[in-house]
Amino acid sequence: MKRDSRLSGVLHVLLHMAEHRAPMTSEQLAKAMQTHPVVIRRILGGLRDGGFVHSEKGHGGGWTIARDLTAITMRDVYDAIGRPSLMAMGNRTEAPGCLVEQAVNAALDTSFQEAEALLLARFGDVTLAQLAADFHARMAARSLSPTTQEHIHG
Amino acid sequence: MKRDSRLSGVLHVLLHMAEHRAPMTSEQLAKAMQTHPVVIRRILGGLRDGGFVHSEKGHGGGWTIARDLTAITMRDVYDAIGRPSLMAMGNRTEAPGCLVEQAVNAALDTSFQEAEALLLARFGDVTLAQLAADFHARMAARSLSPTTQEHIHG
DNA sequence: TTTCTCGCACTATTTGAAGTTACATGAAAC
DNA sequence: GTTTCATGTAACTTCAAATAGTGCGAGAAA
Repeated sequence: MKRDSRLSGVLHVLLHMAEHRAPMTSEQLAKAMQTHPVVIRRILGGLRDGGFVHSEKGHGGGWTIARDLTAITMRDVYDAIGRPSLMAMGNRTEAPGCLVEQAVNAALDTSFQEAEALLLARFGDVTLAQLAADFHARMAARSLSPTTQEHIHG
Repeated sequence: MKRDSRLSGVLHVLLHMAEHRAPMTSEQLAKAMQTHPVVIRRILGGLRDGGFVHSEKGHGGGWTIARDLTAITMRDVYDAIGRPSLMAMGNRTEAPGCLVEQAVNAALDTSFQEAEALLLARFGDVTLAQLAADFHARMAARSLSPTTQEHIHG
């Protein structure tokens, strides 16, 4: 089963934006993410509606982060992209008449719900500021002159 | 993201087999699962290799459960079908050069690993015998004459 | 008024699971 | 032994969902 990488992608984009002071265009972000500008606009669209980022048209326009990084958790981002399902598995039939299947579904659902709850709680614990700090730590570890290092792909 | 229903499907098949004393053919099971016999053979193939079910060719052949239901957990079944990924989300790039992405991956991985561990532990707690008991309880709840009830689909 | 940028509807492509066919293998019935 | 029933497995074919891409409209700055 193929895994959804949207959450990973959005977080990545947000941190790149955070490193930039000026607005970044969809095209710049697309280059960093090795994808298409429209894809960037799509995933950032949800975040704009949630008030986490701001977009501006025309010359000098682009995307900026609208809140302090300490005020955005991974959970917020997850919610903003539409709460895609976290579990890769589901039930064969959602409302089965077969009692055997009902028993199976009940057992699986219990486990999945527990795991989802744990995951969401963990997401709520991590802010973008923490991720940015981790990034800076990695930067410092890689080189003693981080300002001359390239953190954009390629 | 579409969810994998193989685990749900296999458990369903196994419980139907358990209700039957005699071997069940792929065709019978396929009818109960509303699918194709070859699909049944495919999903049961892994369980056969794991020693959980036995298959016999020719007249009177078919599939039987090879162990006591108390000795098979959902975790065993999960392992037998090849441990498909449990989480619907993954990282955009597995071994990124981008330090931003490394920081994101690290944070997500931690959460996902915790959730997976919890899920697997829960799977290990549930035996097929428990699922069968739950099924019988549902059967009793639906009707006072369970032996005349049809538990097969349709 | 030209250029740059996002917004959005629409189309195209890719991908992976599920379904299907075909045929070989083995076991019991007759 | 030959027929029938059943699994084993390797293709091949759909089919649906996710993603990528195109085209054009709208708004803002140069």
